[in-house]
Parts: sequence; structure tokens; C-alpha cells
Amino acid sequence: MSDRKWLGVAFKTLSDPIRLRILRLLAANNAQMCVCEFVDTLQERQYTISRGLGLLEQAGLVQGQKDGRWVIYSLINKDDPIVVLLHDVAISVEDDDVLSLDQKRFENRMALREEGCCQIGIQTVALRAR
Amino acid sequence: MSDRKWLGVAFKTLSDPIRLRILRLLAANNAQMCVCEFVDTLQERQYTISRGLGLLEQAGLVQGQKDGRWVIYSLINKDDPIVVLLHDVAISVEDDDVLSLDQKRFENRMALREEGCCQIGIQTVALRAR
DNA sequence: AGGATACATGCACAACCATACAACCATTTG
DNA sequence: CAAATGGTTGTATGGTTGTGCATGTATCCT
Repeated sequence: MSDRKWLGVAFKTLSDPIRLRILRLLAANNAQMCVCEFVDTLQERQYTISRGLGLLEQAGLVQGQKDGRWVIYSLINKDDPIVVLLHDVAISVEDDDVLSLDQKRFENRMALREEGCCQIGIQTVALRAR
Repeated sequence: MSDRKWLGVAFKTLSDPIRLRILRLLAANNAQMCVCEFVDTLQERQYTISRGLGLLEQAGLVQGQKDGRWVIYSLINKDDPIVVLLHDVAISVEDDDVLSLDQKRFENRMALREEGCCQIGIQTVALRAR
């Protein structure tokens, strides 16, 4: 049915706000994003995002593909029931401050792409790991 | 849309295996069950079930109604996306040992009802709190 | 080569959480 | 009333987990 591991693992992974916001972003926009785009969009530290993505990958929800210096993360299965749920929730996301802010920043960040790819790295310098 | 609290709370609540099994049981069977029926079905300690139900109630997923000595728990909203998800998962539950065992024990336990109600209390005496 | 950049990770610490035992409350029954 | 039963909750404890800092790896650029 899906490559996702046992359902409880998915719920556990999504019990963390940041990981939930990451997956919602991917699900709602069916996006492919590099780590630095997540950092700028969610306004969280680089290593927090990186760890979150790692756990989402372990849970079988997302996959990362290395492309030069960048790692592009995307959904493993956009028909996964949980992914569909998060996609649908996005429709009525206006009443949730956090998610709608994420969405706004996501769109702003996407506008900075060139030829469909992120070229610029983390913009909010304070959020880098070093 | 639903009485459920913010989505992350629901995921957090369901990140615990026992609470997930409780909600799946209710969702898959659209059931109304007393605590002792949960105890016998899930084969977990009485206070574990009780606390789990309490947290599910706080999360806005289930509600408990007192009826004499018994407390009957049921879904608050069976159209809640998460509930629907758990309902649908049940269709292909055969590949999950825990859930299918739960389901079997659930059906056995339901067969012990009289006039649609539980009358007998916890059968697995070792699982009582005292 | 050397520096800068994108990303991942080892370690320490604090906060959280599930569990276990016991006590408690409420209701029914004798 | 007293005992028994269904259910909840206080508290202590051990294990888990998210966070922060620093470091490490791989890649690109000059």
C-alpha cells in the first residue's frame, strides 16, 4: 500500500511540531525542497531541520536525493493516507497562524528560485548552524 | 470542521501505541465501549487504558459518558480525518499482528455483552489495578 | 590548494513521558 | 452500613527525546 513503516511510527514522527510542519509543507504543495529552503521557510535552525528530515526519512515518509552540494527532499508517496490528510488540511489552514505563515514564507522563498532550483543557500544567516 | 484540537495534539496523542490501538478500535468498529472492555481487548493494565482514554479525551478525539459504575467511551466525530484514516487502515489490517489480534479479542469480548451492554467487568483479573 | 557553502551528526543536558504502585472516588449489592 | 466493583488520579522513577553547541563530510568556487 505504501512504503511507510508501521502507522504508529508515522504518528510518532509527526508528533513533533517542526516535523509536522515539514511534512505539511511537502504535502500541501507537493513540493521538492532543499534543506536551506526549509530553513528559510520554517525559520528554524539548520540542524533542527536536518534532523527532522532524517527522522521523516526513517519513518518512510520522505526521501532525500543528493544533487551536488544540495539535498532535495520530496514525498515518497503522495497518495499515503497521512500525506493526503495533510494536503486536505491545508485547504482550511487559514485559521492556523503557524501553518499559514509557513505557507506564505514558502511561496516567497520559492519565488527566489532560478530555473526551478534553489541557488542561494540559507538567507536567514542567524539560523545557520555555525 | 471537527472538535478535535490542533492536529499536532492528535498526532502526539496517537504517538503512543496503546492510545493508537484504542482509537483504531473505536474508529474501525464505530464502537462504544466501557473501560473494562478495552482492558480485556487490548490486554493492558486498567490504569494504562484509563489514562490513555483521558488523553484521547483531552485531545478532543473521544468522549466518556458515565453510566452508573461504568464509563462508556465513544468517538466525538467519526468523520474526523484521522478517524477516517484509522477506519480505512483497518481494511488492510491483516498484515499487522497487533491490530488483528486486537480485532479478534474485540469481537470475542463483544460477544459477551448482554442487551448491548457490558455487564461483567474485567475478565483478565491480573490486569486490574489492584 | 584553500576557503566557503550545504548538509549531517556526536555529545551533553534538560524536559518530557510512560509506567508502576498505591490510594482514592463513585456506584452497586448484600 | 460494609464490601465489592468500575474507574480515576497522585506520585515517584527510569527511559526517551528535543535542543544546543560544536564538529565533521562532501562539494563547489576562485
